[in-house]
Amino acid sequence: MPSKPLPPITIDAVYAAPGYLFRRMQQIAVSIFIEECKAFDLTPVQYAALIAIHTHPGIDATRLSAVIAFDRSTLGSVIERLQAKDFVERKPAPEDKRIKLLYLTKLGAAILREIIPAVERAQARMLEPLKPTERKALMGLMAQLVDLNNEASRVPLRAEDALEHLGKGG
Amino acid sequence: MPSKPLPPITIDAVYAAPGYLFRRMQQIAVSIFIEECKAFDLTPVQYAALIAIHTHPGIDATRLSAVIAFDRSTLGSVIERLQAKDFVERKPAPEDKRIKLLYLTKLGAAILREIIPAVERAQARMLEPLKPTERKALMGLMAQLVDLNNEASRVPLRAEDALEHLGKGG
DNA sequence: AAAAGATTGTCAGTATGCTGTCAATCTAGA
DNA sequence: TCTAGATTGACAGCATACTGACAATCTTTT
Repeated sequence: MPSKPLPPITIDAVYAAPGYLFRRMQQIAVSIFIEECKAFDLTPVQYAALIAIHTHPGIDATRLSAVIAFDRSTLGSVIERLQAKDFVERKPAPEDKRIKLLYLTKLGAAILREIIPAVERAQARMLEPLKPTERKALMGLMAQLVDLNNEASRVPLRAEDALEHLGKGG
Repeated sequence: MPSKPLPPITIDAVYAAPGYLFRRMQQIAVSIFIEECKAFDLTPVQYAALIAIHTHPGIDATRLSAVIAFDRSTLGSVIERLQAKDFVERKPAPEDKRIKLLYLTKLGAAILREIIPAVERAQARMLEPLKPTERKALMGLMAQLVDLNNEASRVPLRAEDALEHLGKGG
């Protein structure tokens, strides 16, 4: 009985692999986002942070990192940059000296309103090459896969759990 | 005639957005890859580089960056790390003093053979939560989307063009 | 052959993204 | 209460990713 042949070691196998396609698509998505939003000088991550702070004013950095599935260590520098641009401010929490609460500044809220159309354009452009039916199918499968794989990457808290203490979460 | 209402500014809109799902899935994919391949201490990008050099021995860094859709600037340090691990060696090109040709070392080729099963496991795990039909559908749509969006992110050369001078490309 | 232009690898600079560690602080248990 | 454990934000260190610049070198044009 012959042993099962090894798959050929070839770059073409990489091109069809899920990991390659996810990496490449992420690359493309960021590139399109930056292009559409270049007038605002905001990265995708900074945008996500602004939205999350807008949705949950007074959130702290640890919970924010859970809400946008973003590494806690890196988030510090992201917030610093948003602070430097005067989009975000941090206030000490009265009942816990370790925590700094995050709020949008007036400028941050204004930028958020203005950037939304550009972000919508970027999101649309990412899927533009597909037919409408295919777009829906892809987004459905991606949402499902991300949700079911949520535990696979180290995110300290599930978003819902992270928000329990903030009163209502959504 | 009332104007079309703005979409609500809310983190939930982000969760359903293509850009967020692509970023999150890439995060998950890398995490799974690292976990399955931790015995080999190879990152996804380093793995892709090894495969590409194996497929195209004597490739130079610029063409390699096109083949794996990888930024040319970053590639230098990736190769350095592969060289430090003695997986790759660089030889000067006799006919062009600017170019350094890339080859796998014996060790690099051996590692590549050994790591393949772990990589296969990783790739399988990424899609595991989906049903077989859904996996095929998702990979089909992703391959299509990445292909049609190829120009959207700055890759200096298309892979096929990059390989013309190397004789046969695949 | 000389000038103009393109290519190659490298570097500086910025921004994620991750692991691991740490001091300050808060909380729960003995 | 006192202390063991957990949490928070900060940091160090590594590895992508990208822009833009540069000297060395090669190619094309004149």
